[in-house]
Formats: sequence, structure tokens, C-alpha cells
Amino acid sequence: MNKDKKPQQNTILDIAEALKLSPATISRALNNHPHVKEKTKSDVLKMAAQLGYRRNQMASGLRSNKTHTVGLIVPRISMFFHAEVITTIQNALHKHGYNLIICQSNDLLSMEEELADILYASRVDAMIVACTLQATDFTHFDKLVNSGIPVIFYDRVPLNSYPATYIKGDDFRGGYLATCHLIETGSERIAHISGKLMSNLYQDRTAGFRKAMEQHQLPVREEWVFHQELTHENAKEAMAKLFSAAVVPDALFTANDVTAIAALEYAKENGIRVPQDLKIIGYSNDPRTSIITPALSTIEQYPAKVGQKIVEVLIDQLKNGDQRLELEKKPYVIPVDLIRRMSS
Amino acid sequence: MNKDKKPQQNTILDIAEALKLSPATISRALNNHPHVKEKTKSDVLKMAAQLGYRRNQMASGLRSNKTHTVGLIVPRISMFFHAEVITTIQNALHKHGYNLIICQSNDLLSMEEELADILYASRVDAMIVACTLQATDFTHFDKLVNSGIPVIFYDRVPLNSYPATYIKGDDFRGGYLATCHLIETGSERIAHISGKLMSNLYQDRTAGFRKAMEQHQLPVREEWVFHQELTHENAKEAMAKLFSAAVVPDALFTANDVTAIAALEYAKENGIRVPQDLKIIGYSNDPRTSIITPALSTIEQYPAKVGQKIVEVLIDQLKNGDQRLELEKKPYVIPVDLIRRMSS
DNA sequence: TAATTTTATGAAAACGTTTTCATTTTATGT
DNA sequence: ACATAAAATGAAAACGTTTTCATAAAATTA
Repeated sequence: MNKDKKPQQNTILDIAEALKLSPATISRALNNHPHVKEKTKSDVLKMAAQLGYRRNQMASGLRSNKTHTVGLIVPRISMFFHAEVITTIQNALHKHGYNLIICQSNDLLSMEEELADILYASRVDAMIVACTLQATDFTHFDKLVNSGIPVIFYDRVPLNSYPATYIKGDDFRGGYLATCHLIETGSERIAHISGKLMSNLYQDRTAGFRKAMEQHQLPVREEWVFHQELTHENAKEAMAKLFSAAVVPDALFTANDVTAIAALEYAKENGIRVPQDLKIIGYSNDPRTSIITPALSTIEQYPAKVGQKIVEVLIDQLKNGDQRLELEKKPYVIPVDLIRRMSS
Repeated sequence: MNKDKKPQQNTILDIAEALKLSPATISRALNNHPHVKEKTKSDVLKMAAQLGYRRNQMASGLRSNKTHTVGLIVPRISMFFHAEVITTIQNALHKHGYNLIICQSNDLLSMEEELADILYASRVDAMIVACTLQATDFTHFDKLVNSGIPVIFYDRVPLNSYPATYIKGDDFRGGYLATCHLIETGSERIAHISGKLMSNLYQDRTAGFRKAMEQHQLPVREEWVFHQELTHENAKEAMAKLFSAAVVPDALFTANDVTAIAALEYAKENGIRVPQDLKIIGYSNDPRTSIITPALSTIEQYPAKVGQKIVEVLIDQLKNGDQRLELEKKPYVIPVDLIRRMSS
């Protein structure tokens, strides 16, 4: 067991006693309440520092029903885009005096549900979520929403109009830009490997792809459009299919960078020259894309901007509530940009 | 403001009322206390589920002085090694019913101090820390340690014997293995770019390097040993210095992968063939090392094992306290392995 | 059946804040 | 100096649990 040396944490009462004041005054002084004398305030602050006092957040939270804590659910923090977003969010929230509880769903719906429950029980003041790819039902967030807790979805957001705030990258434009770029550099036979269409991410990126093709009067060969989990292995299999046919594509747009990297590997292994025989463009600007040879073109999503916007909107809602009329509840869209590199 | 529809969270009292029992019994039932009838327990559980009851962690924590929350301070979650460790920790803690508050110090000592304070105020049940590189003073953790809160340092740990638990990779062995590997593949003029010696990481890796050199009776040229912040830019500068001299190295051991990648880039830009003219080995097995051409040799640190060990030790200490005698308080050391690739 | 032990429940205090309401102190105007 | 307004403080309740101590109910023993 812990040694006998468990020094009591000093409480507000200890300060009160030391200064011959009531706990009420101490509390007010610490919260900078207007009805307390400047002299008293400074006395209290001084004594608090001297005693090493730190507010007990549980007592405070219990009474005031505020935890000053924001919950975040993300598929995996090791994904570059999310790591960047989280870092931005955390640093910004910190400035506003909020803590962040980061949870990983491992892209499992059941985990996401459980975490929503746990964070609800923890009485977070607000919630930030990047959904799992499989999620089509979002009722596990009802508790939060109904309790008036701001819920902000980013990146991967519900498709049906779930009553919350959405912040997303311009995936349609990303898909469009990527495809236009391939076309403009002379490609005509463009393949596309995308994720399952349950997610807004891939619906939009694919829609952008199709729009660009249509605009340039290029046919979309459906057997060259893949919707599958975007893993390294699946990508290689798709490549094998594409390049075992009589007619092969001269360009490839993949809806994430892992797939682009895998495709490039396949190309190297099979003597397909990139970009001469096959141009490739990925999505997300993962650090690996700039390091691989040839460097991969991709779409930049500005994770820092996404994070910044999330906190901006969140703080506003925490202060003022969600004052937007139902009509105005459109997603906030963060612009994307094309990054041209050697692969296209 | 929030709409009028703020449905009260159901409390233990609501369950009590619904079942005509006292709140005390409900509490006991929910905590699976032995002195409550099985029938009552199941009744309570059923009613709790029906009312969507969720324990108020603040009330619970206030009373029982347990938060079921563990704090973690890490320089940056976007570093691959740390991201992996954190993921493992979080998943493991989750199984034990603990939450994790992840904080980033951005490798700033002042931030680390502030975070230690905040987490102390949050009354975390335990604390996991990977220090900033600059930290030489650790008194900001005193509050925690003195309050009997388990503090576990990992990866970057205090140098002076601060009274806490240490879990670290075998950095000495890593440095030794890397250097031996370079020697065994025929190198004789080996340079070494390392971090500042304030950190145990670089002290140990460099010591391993020197040991290997000594054992193989190779001289260490001090002008070829760098101790600097391990950034991309610094690495390029060091390379410029190394390769502007009359005698140039035929191998390089860098204490992290970012530096190895930068060195490889420099080599490519300057017509230095890798591995023919220069062999390179990095440290950490960052995903980028396997993707770059030529793929970089490096040292694997097994982040998942580190995370697992942390939780194992932590849970034990939470249950039983730190029962190790002062004498036994050695760091737990996680083994490392050499990853051979094309660069060496 | 009565006495005793065991098992199950309840009453009430406690955790450390915040906040309402009442009260005291200080400042202001005549 | 006195009445009044304003400013500063205090007393006590409240937040939702857990837990100690007491008591009631059930099971066991004599």
C-alpha cells in the first residue's frame, strides 16, 4: 500500500482557515467574482499559491455541472491527418482552459458506441467525433445531443442529417482537382480506387472524379472503379486486376495515400513506369508521399485549419449554444489543394 | 442558449424511487457489493438500463477519491513511436475500466510543467510521462509522487534517480547493434549524428556506438560525432560539414530516423551512392524508412511491447502500490532489434 | 419457540466546491 | 451625523455518489 506520507490535498477550507475568511469568499476570490475586494483576492491567491492549492475538479464539476473537458473520438491517432488535427485542437483548447480526452475507436462501430457512452458518463462539456467508416446509425450520440452537449463531427460525418455540427474537407473538390490534374497532364484512361460508399469521404471524392471525367467527356469504365477497404493488400489486388486486362489504364486516382503508395509499389515491382506509363495521385498528403520515389502527387487537406475551425465553432457553441437556425445548418467546408509531384 | 429540452440525467435516486429502495442499496448493487441480494442486483441493473442511467463520475470520484482516469504526457502524438505506444496503452487501460487523458507537451518544458499541474488538479489516479528532451529537473512531478500517485516514465526518463518507475528501450544495445552492423558490413570510417546529451536516449545510444567502435578497435573521430537537435535541417548541415572535409565517412549512424532520412536525401542530392559510398542506419523504424529508396536500416523499438509493459506495471501499482524495495528500483528495459534494409 | 447469527437494507454523513440568500461593513449623499 | 445605497462577506444548501453505522429481515441454532 501507499506509504503513510499521503499529505492531504489542501482545500478551500484550509485557505479559509488560514485567512480567517469563509469558504464562500475563497471560492469567489478564486473565480474572480466581482463582489470580492481586490485586497482579499490577492491575499487568497497568494495563500493558495503558498499552500499549493489546486481546485478539485470533481467537486467543482459536481456542483457547477461543468467539467471543462472535451471528449474526442477518432479512428486512430496514428493516422497523420488525425494526429495533426488533434494536436491543433488540443493546443487551442488548452488556451481556453479545456482538457481533451482522446479516445480511439480503432474504426470499430461497437467501440465508438461504447466510447460515446463512457464520455457521456464522464459528463464532457462537448464532443468531437471522426466516425468509423462503417457507421450509418448515429443514435449512440443521441444522449449527448439531447442533453444539450455540443457534438461536432469532422472529416467523417454522418450522411443522413443528424442534428449536429459538421466540419469537413472539400472532398468533392479534392476528387475533382485530382482527376482534372490527371486529365490535364494527358491521361485518358483513368482508373479510380476508392473506399466503400457508406462514408461521405468516398462518396464525395468519387463524385468529384466522375464530375471531372464527365466535364472532359471521358468515359468512366466501371470495371476500373473500385470501392473497397483502402488497405495496402486490397490495393495490390486491385492493381493486379487492372493490369491483367487487355486494356490498361494510364492514370490512377486513389482515395487515400496508403493505396497510392501500394499502387506505386506494384508498379515498380511490375515494370510499369511512373509517371510515363501510369500517373498516380493519392489523397491526404501523408508524409510518406513526399519521401517515396517518385514522390506522389496528392491532395492537401490542411489538418491544422480543420482543427482550428473545430475549436472556433466549439468554443462559440459552449459560450452561446448553437444559435444557428435549422436552415443554416450546413457543414463547414475546409478547402483542399492539389499537390503536384513526380508521379503525375 | 440550449433549448428547454434538457432532460435531467437520471441518478441513483431515480432508480431508488422506481424500485422503492434506498439510494444506498442501489449504489451497492451497481458496485456489485456482496451484501446485496441477487434478485435486488438484477432488478437494479435492469432498471438502470431502462432509465439509461450512467454513473456520475464526478460525484463518484469526489466521494471515493478515485477518478478511474490516467494522465499521459507525451512530446507529440504524431511521432510514430509514441502514437503506437499510446494506442496500446489506451486499448489496454480500457479493458481495465480506465480512461486516458492524453496531453502533448510539444517538447516544451514549461508546457510539461503546466500539464503536470493540470493533471494533478484533475486528480488522475496515475500518470505516464515521456519527458521533454530538455528536462533536467523533475520537481514538477513531486506533487504527484508525494500524493502517492504512481508516476511512470517511459522512453525519455529522468537521468538523476527520481523516485518513480522507469520503462525504456534498450538504447545502449540499440546503438551497439547499429554500429556493429555497420562495422560488420565493412565500414571503417563511421560518423554519428546524435541528440543533445541531456537526454538518456542519446547518452545511451552514443555510449553503445562508442562501445562497438572500441570493441572493434576503430577510432572515434570526435569531429564526426554530432550532438544537436535532431531536425531535418540540422541533419543536412551536419552532412554538409562531413562531406566537405578531405576524408569522408563511409558509414553513418543517426540517433533517429528523421536524421537518417535527411542524410539519405543529402546523399542523393550530392551523388553519394548509398550503400556503396555511404551506409546509413537510423533509429526507431519509422514507417517512412521502409518506403524511401533505398530502404533504410534502423532499430526497432517495439512500441506495442513498451505500451503493454507500462499498463502491466501501472495496473499492478494501482492495485498493490509500488511494493518494490528501493534496491530493486531498476528501470524495466524493453529489448530492441536491428532491422537490416538496403541502406547498409 | 426463543435466542442467536447471518444477510439485506436504510439513514445520514461525507467528499470539496458553488451559489442563493441574508447579513454585515463600507461608501455616498444630504 | 444620519439615512441610504453599494460592496463585501458569511451561513447553509446543493450537486450525486459512497460508506459507516444502525436496524430490520431472514436463516440458523439450541
